[in-house]
Amino acid sequence: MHIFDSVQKTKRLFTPQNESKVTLYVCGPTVYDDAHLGHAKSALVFDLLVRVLRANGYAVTYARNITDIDDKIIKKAVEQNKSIKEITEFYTDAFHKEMAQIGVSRPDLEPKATESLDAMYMLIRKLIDSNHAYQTEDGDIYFDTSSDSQYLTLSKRVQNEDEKINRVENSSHKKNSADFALWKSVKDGTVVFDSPFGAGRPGWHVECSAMIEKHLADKDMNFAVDIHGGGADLLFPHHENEAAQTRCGTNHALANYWMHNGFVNIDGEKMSKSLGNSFFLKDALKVYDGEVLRFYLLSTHYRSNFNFNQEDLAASKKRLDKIYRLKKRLFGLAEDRDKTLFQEELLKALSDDLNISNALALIDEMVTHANETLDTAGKHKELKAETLSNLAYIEEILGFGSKNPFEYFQSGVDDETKTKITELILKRDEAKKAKDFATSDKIRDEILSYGVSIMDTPQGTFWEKV
RNA sequence: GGUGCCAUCGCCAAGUGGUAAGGCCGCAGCCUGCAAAGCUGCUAUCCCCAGUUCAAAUCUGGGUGGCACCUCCA
Repeated sequence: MHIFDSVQKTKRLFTPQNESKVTLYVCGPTVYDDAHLGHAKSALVFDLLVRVLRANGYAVTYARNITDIDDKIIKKAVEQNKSIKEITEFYTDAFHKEMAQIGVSRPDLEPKATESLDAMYMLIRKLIDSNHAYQTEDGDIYFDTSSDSQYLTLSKRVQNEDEKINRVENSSHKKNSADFALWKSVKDGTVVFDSPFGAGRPGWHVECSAMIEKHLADKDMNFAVDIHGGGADLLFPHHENEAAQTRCGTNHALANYWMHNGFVNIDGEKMSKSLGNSFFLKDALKVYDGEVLRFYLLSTHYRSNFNFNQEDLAASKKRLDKIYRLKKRLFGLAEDRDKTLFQEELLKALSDDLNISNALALIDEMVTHANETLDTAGKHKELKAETLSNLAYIEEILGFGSKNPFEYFQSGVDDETKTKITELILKRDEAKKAKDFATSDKIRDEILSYGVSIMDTPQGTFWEKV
C-alpha cells in the first residue's frame, strides 16, 4: 500500500509501526451546525481508506473525534436558549444519521472533547512543566512556539514579519505572535470547566492531541499514530499546533503519515462558513440518493479539489446505475467465494494512494464484459457466480451496490404509484401479446408520465425511476 | 505580500520518461414490433515558448491562466 504523505509531499510505501496493526486518527466535526458536503467528502475519503487498509489485511483502529467544546457551540446555545448538551447531542445525532445515509461506517472510536478533559489537563501540565507553555496574568495558557525548534516544519510555513507585528499588538500578553491558546480563562460565566489552572475552556488544538494520547496512542512507539488525516485546511494551523503539542508534551511525534483531503466547491465557488454558501448534506439528501452522493463525492481523487455540480452528479448516477443493472440481472443467484483477478486488480488500484479513477475504470470494464457475455447465448454459470462475487467485493471495499437493486431504482416512489405502474405494465403486456402496439405505446406513454422508464427483458418488463 | 498546488477530448478524469485509461455527451450499427436497457465501432498528442534526452503529457527554465493556505473552517 502506498500513501501520499502531505507533509513530506511524496508518495510513500505504507509501513505501520506495529506489524499488522494500524492506528488512524481523523479530525471530525465541531458539532454546532449541520454537516455540509465537505464534511461528507472527508468522512467518505477516510471511510474508503479504512476499507482499503482492512482489505490489505491490516487490523485498523480508526478514531474520529467529536469536538463538543467550542466557542461557536456556546454561542449557538446562548442564541437558542438551549444547553450545550442539547446542541451538541442534536448535531452529533444528525451527523451520524446523515453519514449512515451515504454509507460511511462508524469509526471504532469516537472520542468527545468533554470526555477527554483529564487528558488535556495532563498534557497542558506537562507542557508547562517542560517550559513549553506559560500562563499569563489573566489566566490564559499559551503554547510557547519559540520553545519548539521544529515549529512550522509540518506546514513548512515561513512566518511573515508584518503579520508578527500586527498580532503582537492585538494580544500583548503573548510572548510570540504565533503562540496559541491551550487554555482560555473565561470570565463571562457561560460555560467553564474547573481545571487545575483555573476556570475556563481548552483551546481547540489541544483537544485533538490529548484525545489521541488518551484513546489511541501507543506510548512506546515513535509516533502516536500511524496516520493522521483531515481536511486540507487543517494542515495549518491546526495540525501544526497539534504536532507541536504532542512533540513537546509526550515522548513521541504525532503521526508517521499525514493525509489531507481536498475541498468541495459549489459551482466553482469555495464553500465556507464565512461566505455562507454551505451546501448542507441534509439538503442534498432530500434531492439525491445517499449512495449516488457517495459515488459522486468519491469519484474524484481525494486530494483534488472537488467541484460539485448537477451535470457531473448525473454522470455519476449513470455509472452507479450500471452496477445496479448488472446486479439486477443476476439477482437471486449464488455467488462464488474465490478471489478473482478483477478483485486483485481493484485492490491494487485502490492501494495506490486510493486511485479511484483506475478503480472505477476497472469496474466499468468488468461490468461491460459481464454484460457482453450474458448477452450471448449460454448459461455462463461460472461467470455469473464470479460476477456476483465481484459485485460483493465492490460493495465491501467501496460501499457501492449495497441495496436491493429493484429498490434502488424505485426509491422515492410511493406505494400507490408503484401499484398503479404495475397495473399499467400488466395492461400493456396484454396489448403487446395481442400485437396491439398502438394501445401498448399509449400505455407506455402513460407510465412514462409517472417519471419512470420501462424496459422489456426476457424476464418480463421492469421499470426504473428516471 | 509570503508559501504551496494545478493546467490532459464538449464535460468529469487516470496516466510523472517509452509513444494518450475510464465515464458522461455525441455519431453509426446490432438487438427490439418500436423504445428502453445492453452490446459493438468512431471521436484528443496533453495551456504557450525554449531546453535536456535516442525518446517528454510526463524532467528543467521562462511565460500565461486557475486555485488553495497564511483568520473559524472538512
